[in-house]
Amino acid sequence: MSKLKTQNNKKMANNDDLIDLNSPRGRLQQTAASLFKAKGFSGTTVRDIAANVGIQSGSIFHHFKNKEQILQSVMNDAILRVMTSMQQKLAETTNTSEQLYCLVLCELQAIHNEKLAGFQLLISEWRSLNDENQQKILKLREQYELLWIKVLDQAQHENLVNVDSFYLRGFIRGALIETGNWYKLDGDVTLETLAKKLIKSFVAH
Amino acid sequence: MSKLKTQNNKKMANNDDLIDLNSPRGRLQQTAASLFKAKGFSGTTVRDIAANVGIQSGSIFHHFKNKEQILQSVMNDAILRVMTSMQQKLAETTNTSEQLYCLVLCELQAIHNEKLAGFQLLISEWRSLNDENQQKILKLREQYELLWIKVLDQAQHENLVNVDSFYLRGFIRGALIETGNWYKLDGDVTLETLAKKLIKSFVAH
Amino acid sequence: MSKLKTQNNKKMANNDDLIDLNSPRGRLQQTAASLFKAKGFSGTTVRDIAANVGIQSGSIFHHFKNKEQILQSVMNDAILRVMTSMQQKLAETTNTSEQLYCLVLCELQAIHNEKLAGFQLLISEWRSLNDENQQKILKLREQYELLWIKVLDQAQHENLVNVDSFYLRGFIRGALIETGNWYKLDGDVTLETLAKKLIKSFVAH
Amino acid sequence: MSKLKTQNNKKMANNDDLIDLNSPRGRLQQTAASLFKAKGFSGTTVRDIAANVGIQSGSIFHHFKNKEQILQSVMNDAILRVMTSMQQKLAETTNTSEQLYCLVLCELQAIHNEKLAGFQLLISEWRSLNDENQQKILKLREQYELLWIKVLDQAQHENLVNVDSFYLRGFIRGALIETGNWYKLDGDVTLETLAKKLIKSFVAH
DNA sequence: GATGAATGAGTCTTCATTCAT
DNA sequence: GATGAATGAAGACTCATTCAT
Repeated sequence: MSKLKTQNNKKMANNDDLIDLNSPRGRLQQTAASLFKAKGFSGTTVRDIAANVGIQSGSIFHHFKNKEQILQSVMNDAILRVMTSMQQKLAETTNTSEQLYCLVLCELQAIHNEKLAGFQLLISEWRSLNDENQQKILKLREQYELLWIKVLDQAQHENLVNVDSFYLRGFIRGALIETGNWYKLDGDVTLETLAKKLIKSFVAH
Repeated sequence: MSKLKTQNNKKMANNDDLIDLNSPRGRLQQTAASLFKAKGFSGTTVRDIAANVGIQSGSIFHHFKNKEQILQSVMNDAILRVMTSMQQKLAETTNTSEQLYCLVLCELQAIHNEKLAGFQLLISEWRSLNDENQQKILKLREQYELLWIKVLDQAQHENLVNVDSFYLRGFIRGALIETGNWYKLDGDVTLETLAKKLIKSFVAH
Repeated sequence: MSKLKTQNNKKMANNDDLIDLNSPRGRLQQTAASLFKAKGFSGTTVRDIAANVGIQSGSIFHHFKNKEQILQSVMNDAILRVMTSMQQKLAETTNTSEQLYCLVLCELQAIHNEKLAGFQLLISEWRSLNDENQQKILKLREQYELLWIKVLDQAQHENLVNVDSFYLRGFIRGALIETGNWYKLDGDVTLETLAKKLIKSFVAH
Repeated sequence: MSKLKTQNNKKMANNDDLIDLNSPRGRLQQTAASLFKAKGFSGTTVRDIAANVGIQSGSIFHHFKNKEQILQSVMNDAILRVMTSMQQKLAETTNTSEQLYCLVLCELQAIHNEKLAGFQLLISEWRSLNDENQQKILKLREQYELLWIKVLDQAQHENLVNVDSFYLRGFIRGALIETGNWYKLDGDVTLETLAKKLIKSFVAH
């Protein structure tokens, strides 16, 4: 009631908030994310995106001021969604092992969820953002990484893991992100199984 | 002994063999690798490369038939060099733990060696190759991965690790590759230390 | 009658149909045809064409997917226009001599009509088309040649000419096309006179 | 005996004289002519020519000062050779009909003789010469055309033909040149037969 | 005479972006 | 909001030509 969001009715929604995926802007963003993931940012043309959405390329610029802003928005959205769902899940248990499993599984789901194509882009297309946009996203990433560090610090304290959180998180991040390049969600091995394998490798022996 | 023709007079050296890094072609390749790593394949222009080597952009095509072939050559070279040094090191011990450490360290060195910029590209710019070139490189990558799998299988057999080699290698690969994005070779933590941390995280608990 | 959609909203008009010469695409085509005729296909740059039309070179590719397609379109258009007018004229008489004169005159007009620069290109720039485009144009050319063969066959039957239609047509085609290189529409000798001279040379002695 | 050719021992043979086809320069010229005929002047690269001769592209410029001079030389050579053989043949008879047949056959042979690929280029690649070179070749062409005009004038005088020599020659030139695009030296119809068909079409009824 | 690496101007083409309708 | 024609800068690549060896 007190905090009036005066900035809300802009022509072009700022991308600090989640976008309705069913809005035109949302569909555009979603489509762009998939294409960026499949063909890379610079391998995807504005026309590609427009064609996949079913509009003209010129119309895109009513929704985003330029191509890079689409990427920024995609990343922003992805990280916010993952953080939100992660925090919800984390709140469901106080057991550190379970929390760790939860983090791993959430990140894996983010990486392999077609609807959330943006998450992998955070790393693979990081360089496609200019400095300013990198800074914007960086702040969110830091918040996100804090979730991990907290749990890992606690795990270390409980002797579940035996390596500095900073480095361990680095290793785990890499291990998870890279699954996007080789793990295929097809047969026996579900994401849950994959998460457990990862945990088994890194933690708690 | 007298008239040894060591230098085949091919028009354009094929890139199945290692290139002399001090030859014009070698310097070109080296420079391109660094730029690809820093700015991405499609973010690097042929003029960029030429300017950094100190030649005209047109001259590049005297050495490589097109831009993509430079990338392919870079990757080819990187993987051959790493495999060679890895095999040498592996041969120095029969102790599985030591062999594992050796693999990790070698790969880390490959990733962080400025002179070997191509190794990371194997993953980050995989998509920039066309199908044909992907197949060519894939064969080498499979040989390379075999080195890992053999050692990991043995480690599993000795109960040093407790996860399928295929998955474990996937995790380790990701963990190592990603260090390229966050680890900086500056102070206390040397590559050797980093390797040990990784081993400590994943193995032998 | 009310909402007649005469203008299909295709992305890029296919060039199987005649183009409105006053449309942007039409002017582009016309200009290109003149330049191709004057300087050859490969001697004409895309920038030449653009400059002569008064647009930027990049804009050309809004209308044609590449340079060769302009040539193909030019040829397509030229042959369709000539066939149309030829068929109309042919229908006006049943006298074989007159029909022959009509064919000769029509082709001469096509060759020397500035507005129809494409006709000569059918022969002089045939080689500039790739196989696929050659086949497309070839079908039209065969229809066109059929018009000639029919009349020549009849002329032979009436003893107006005394050489196989196939060969005779070959000779006449060459004789007419080559006038483009030496005949100048200036003074006494009109196209009609020229046509009569040709007829007089080849026919009806 | 009086007119000493002081200009003969230049480094780079001038191309007003016939070249020995077995000299390096001669083979180069011959090869270039074939390629120009097959792929057009601008469609043929200097490297193409060099590769076909079995030398490096740079070496070409020891024989010709630039690409265009090769074409000029090819044309020069072709027309000189044709004129020479034509004059020899013409001298063998005083019968006008026979002389006409001789001209037609000689030109046909020139057009279809693989070894004399340059003759067709006189027309198809005329435009590829700059003004200066066009003038040089033009003088030879005029001499060559004079051979025709003389015979045609005589034929007209004898009532063998009934159209101005200038126009008739234009028609015949076109008819003959164009055979290069459709006549194939394969089956029943020899060049002699073809020549007779042409004569039958145009002359002497 | 020959080589072949290097040049550098020039080619076609792409593509994010703009803007009048 | 949407369109789609137009822009114009930039991209990869080509090629005749030069020149030191």
